[in-house]
Amino acid sequence: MPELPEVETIARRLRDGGAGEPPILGEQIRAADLFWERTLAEPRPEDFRLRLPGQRIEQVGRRGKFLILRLTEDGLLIHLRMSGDLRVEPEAQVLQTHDRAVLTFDSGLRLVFNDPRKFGRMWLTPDPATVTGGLGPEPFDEVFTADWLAGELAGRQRQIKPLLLDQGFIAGLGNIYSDEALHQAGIHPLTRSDRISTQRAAALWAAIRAVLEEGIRRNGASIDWVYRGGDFQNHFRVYGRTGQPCRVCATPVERRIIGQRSSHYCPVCQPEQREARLQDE
DNA sequence: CACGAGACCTGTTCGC
DNA sequence: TGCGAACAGGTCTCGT
Repeated sequence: MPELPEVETIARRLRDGGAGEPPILGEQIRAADLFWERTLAEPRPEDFRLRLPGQRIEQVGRRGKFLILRLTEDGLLIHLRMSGDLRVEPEAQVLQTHDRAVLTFDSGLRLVFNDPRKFGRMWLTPDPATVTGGLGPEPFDEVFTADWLAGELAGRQRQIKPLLLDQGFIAGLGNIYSDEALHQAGIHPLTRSDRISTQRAAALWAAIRAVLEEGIRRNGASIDWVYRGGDFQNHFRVYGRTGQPCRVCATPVERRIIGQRSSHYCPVCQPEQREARLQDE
């Protein structure tokens, strides 16, 4: 489900409260429950239930699409994958159908991890870097520059769309924001990374930051019944707009499967092999 | 190294 | 109305 802007929105809500929910920063855990054991990547379920009580939530952060709760002794990392969601509510509430894990606090509040498709994962570890160590740079980190991006693109021969989805390359982009960024930068999703000019790599760098910033500003995207509160879905340029007019040139948006994922693009604004042709001429 | 297929899961929507 | 196919914001592993 969520990509960087949605996870960032959730992190801020957990930290500061919002959308009708109180913050959980500073809460002390009284009990930890797990209803679907595969939701826990590590450690073993017994250790999860034994180690959490007594720990306090001292920081709420994000790295890529990982939500990171810094606890007294451990870090709790949560990845929502396709259908995960988090709720903060009074412990007296009735649990819902796909609730997979619950942290109950001394205050009487609880944090619930709901995940219909069961793809989501949690890690409880003293060293979160062991989980996030393979991630590429944060899009808003100073090390992520246009020059860095141009150099990395030139150093590989990958289709640009799957490359943007590779979390080891850049952390946080998913199917929505990579389609949106490629459209804004005028790059066809199948373009080989080393055929992208330095100038257009700079445009892609700017587009990545721009679409992520807009996503965060709009509190993420809310599609179907999953995830709530966001507004970015009403401003998609190409994602999910197959057959509808491109907002720039009115050409119908096309869709095709690239790297097992659907890609949405404008065939006019994002011509296939554009950079290759420029180089050949 | 790059890429495709299949797996992991449940729910909704679409076409006949 | 029924029923199977296609599809969904993600990531991992395996084979070529």
